[in-house]
Amino acid sequence: MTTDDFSELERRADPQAPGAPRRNKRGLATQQKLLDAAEAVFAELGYHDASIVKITERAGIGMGTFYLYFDSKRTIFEALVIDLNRRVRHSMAEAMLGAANRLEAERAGFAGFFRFTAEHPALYRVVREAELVSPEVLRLHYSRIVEGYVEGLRKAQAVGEVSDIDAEVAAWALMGIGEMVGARYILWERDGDGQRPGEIDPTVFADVMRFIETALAPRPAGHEAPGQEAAQ
Amino acid sequence: MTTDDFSELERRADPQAPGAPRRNKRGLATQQKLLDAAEAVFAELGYHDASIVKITERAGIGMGTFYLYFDSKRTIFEALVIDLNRRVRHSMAEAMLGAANRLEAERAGFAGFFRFTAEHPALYRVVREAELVSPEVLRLHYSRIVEGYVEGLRKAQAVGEVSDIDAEVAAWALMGIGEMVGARYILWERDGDGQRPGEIDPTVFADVMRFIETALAPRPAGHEAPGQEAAQ
Amino acid sequence: MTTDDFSELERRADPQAPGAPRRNKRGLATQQKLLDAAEAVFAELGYHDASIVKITERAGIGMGTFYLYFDSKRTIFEALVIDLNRRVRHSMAEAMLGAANRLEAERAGFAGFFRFTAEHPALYRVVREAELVSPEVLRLHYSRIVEGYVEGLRKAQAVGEVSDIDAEVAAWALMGIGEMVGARYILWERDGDGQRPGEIDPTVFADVMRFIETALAPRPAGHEAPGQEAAQ
Amino acid sequence: MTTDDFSELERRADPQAPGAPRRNKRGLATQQKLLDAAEAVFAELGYHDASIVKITERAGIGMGTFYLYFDSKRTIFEALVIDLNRRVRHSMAEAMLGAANRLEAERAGFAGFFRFTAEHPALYRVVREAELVSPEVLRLHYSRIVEGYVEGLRKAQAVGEVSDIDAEVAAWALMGIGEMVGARYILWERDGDGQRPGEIDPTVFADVMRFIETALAPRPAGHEAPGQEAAQ
DNA sequence: AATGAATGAGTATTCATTCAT
DNA sequence: GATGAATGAATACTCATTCAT
Repeated sequence: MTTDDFSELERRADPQAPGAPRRNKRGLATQQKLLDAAEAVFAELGYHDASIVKITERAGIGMGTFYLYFDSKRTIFEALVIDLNRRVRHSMAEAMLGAANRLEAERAGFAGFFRFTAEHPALYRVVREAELVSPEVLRLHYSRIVEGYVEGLRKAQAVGEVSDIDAEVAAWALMGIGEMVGARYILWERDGDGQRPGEIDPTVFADVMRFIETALAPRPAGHEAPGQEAAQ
Repeated sequence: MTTDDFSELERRADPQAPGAPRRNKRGLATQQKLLDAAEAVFAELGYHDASIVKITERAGIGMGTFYLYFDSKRTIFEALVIDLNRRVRHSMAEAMLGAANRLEAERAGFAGFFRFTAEHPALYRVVREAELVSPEVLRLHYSRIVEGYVEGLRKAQAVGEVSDIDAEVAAWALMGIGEMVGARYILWERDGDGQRPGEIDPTVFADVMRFIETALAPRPAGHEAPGQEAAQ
Repeated sequence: MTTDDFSELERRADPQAPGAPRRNKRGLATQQKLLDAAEAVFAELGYHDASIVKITERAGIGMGTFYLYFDSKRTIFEALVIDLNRRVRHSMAEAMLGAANRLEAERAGFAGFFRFTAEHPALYRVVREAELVSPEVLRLHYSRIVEGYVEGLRKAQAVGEVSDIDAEVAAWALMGIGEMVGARYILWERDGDGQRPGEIDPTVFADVMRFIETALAPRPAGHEAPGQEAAQ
Repeated sequence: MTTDDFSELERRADPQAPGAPRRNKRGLATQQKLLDAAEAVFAELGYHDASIVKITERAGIGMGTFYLYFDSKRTIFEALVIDLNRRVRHSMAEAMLGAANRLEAERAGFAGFFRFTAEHPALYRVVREAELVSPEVLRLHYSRIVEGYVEGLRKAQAVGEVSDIDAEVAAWALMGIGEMVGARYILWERDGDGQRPGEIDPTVFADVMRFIETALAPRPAGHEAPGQEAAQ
């Protein structure tokens, strides 16, 4: 399973974890300002070129104050990844509410993911660099999303809406598609002019979904998926 | 198309480009030693923690010598990405030689990609960080591989071995699957003990190929791919 | 005129310029320690062999602190030239206070200049090298002093104490004499034994002043300066 | 006196000194190419930014060849100063040939000096930096020229063409005037547009000569130089 | 709680000089 | 004699982190 042990990581990054200093309203606001600033600065400059001063300046607070809220540059980076991860999953889950079936849910989930990608380019950039800065938090990020996919796929398989493919492998494949397509067709699309990336092209979205849905579609009776016999 | 203009980038990184100093046998050996050392050091430490001294020490040459062969740290990084890209594509192409049909070719190509991933973990790590260090070379890397996929898909479509899905979008999806699955099931698998990652688990490989082949399979007559009508 | 535009240069080098960080008492002391150390180190080693570490060590502060006060090695060099220039002009002006006439003022001014040269050998050495490091600040230095001479000469001409020679050309000539004589008879005199250079030899001083005063003396009626007719 | 001991210095810098490797015609040509290149490069970049490679490239010879002709960067610098010094003195001496009297000779000498300054900006720049690079060669340069002045002044004094001022002090004053005026009115004049500096403005030249000639003029009988009595 | 002055470890890059060819 | 590849010492500058206020 992908549960691994991320608890220590999450505790360190969670400002409200037991043991963490209790903040009042103002303190919480400062913390949020720091996370927001970090999102912007890390996205723009990357982990190494981002500096604590730049983050605190952007947050409009004093440099020393930073260390009242985060232990280190790496800590706020991890907290940011975890925060973005929470939000992207929320965005996907929300989009999927009320989907009538797996097919609709799939579409809605990907749409939610792409929308978040467009609105928060930091997610992609920060996750990219996470491999080097904090491999653990990177794995946490992907694992959390994959867990959601797996759960959805398993439920759909139970009611025959998805083929009997290994749910976990399929989930990682979906994760890969989502990230690569998001990068290629949303983030890089307008990169040249420095504009904020916009929505994904609807035709591309349709093609991607067709690819995915075909891959997952339950095999019509009497039709074997290609390569089935050889592989297993 | 994905042709973009990478020529300037390639010229700068190509030690044999016209205009670059002509090397004799020994010079070429030194250059290769540097690239090999860079592969190891960048993979182990990442771009920022890698230092020129560490690279030259590993290459067994003097520090100043580095600058006789590469203009800067960034230049050797780009050269390394381009070199790895060339080799991974070679590895894939070689594996595909003699494939009887698209299906076999697909399998062989992915197998080649996964084998290279296992043998050269640097590829993944270096490409990850490239997003921040040199976005251009990152795009070059992905684009080059995608071009290969697109060409293969188009040929297969022409003979009815692959559905009429948009070849380019499908190619980016394949790229995403390959990278994510390679990371998850090859590189992270043995990460804890620092061992050199091994082969991909055959079962996982079979599942991945099934996923891909189903997605690309030509639709049996009379069967519409799901979601087709709505999307287009 | 020699007014040129040195304002930008002076603003950059002026630690109290508007826009520069406001320093408290301690900060100002640190800044002064840096300038003093720079004076000593630049004078001893020259611009290129002086290093930031040597300067900060001499100032008794941490290396990084340097960059809180000056943007770069070149900046502190320029600030030092401007500071020394201010002080040498102050030294000259002070000496000239209470001079009864141009003749006395001239003597006093040169005496002030020579005294400063003896007490601050850095002035000469730093100015010498400035030609290569920052030509602008070199011109500023000379121009500022020359401006003072010009003003004095013009006033003296108005009351008939100085001949009608072009004040500006005469001023540059005086500048040249002062610098060369100061170097030759003060700085080089004891150079061998590394001792701090002392006062100028009174006889030499008398000869120099006689040279200058003769050159500037108003022509007695009926006597043409030699070469007058031919040249103009 | 100003004889000091420059013999060792001259021997080291003199490529034809006994003990130096005997050169054939080709070797001498290479040596001259190096000196010419050094003049250009040092003048343009200053001692520190000039590099051996730049000099040898400009001379059109291989880098290693440099060390067959000069022991070090400093050595060629000193040789260059000595060479320029020889040439500027030659230029002055030549100009003075056939001067009818001290006055004419003085004019001619300064004209020769200014002409050389305009044609060889390297002289000024190289001499400026020499203070830091090789104080000995700097003193040699000035001393040699001053010796010439002293000799001339003494001869003129003997025939009553120059006042009884101390010849040596006067000579250093003249040296200072020549250098400062040359810098100000020749080299800096066109500095902005990077053009090769031209001739000195004839009016300025006339003013300078009037200043000098007045300073040196024999006192008309019955007229004491101002400040004479007080000073001595 | 908030601040920001002070610190010094860490690193890319240059270049005079050597020496094998 | 001529060459130029190889070397490594030397240095300006950045920035995460501490701590006195």
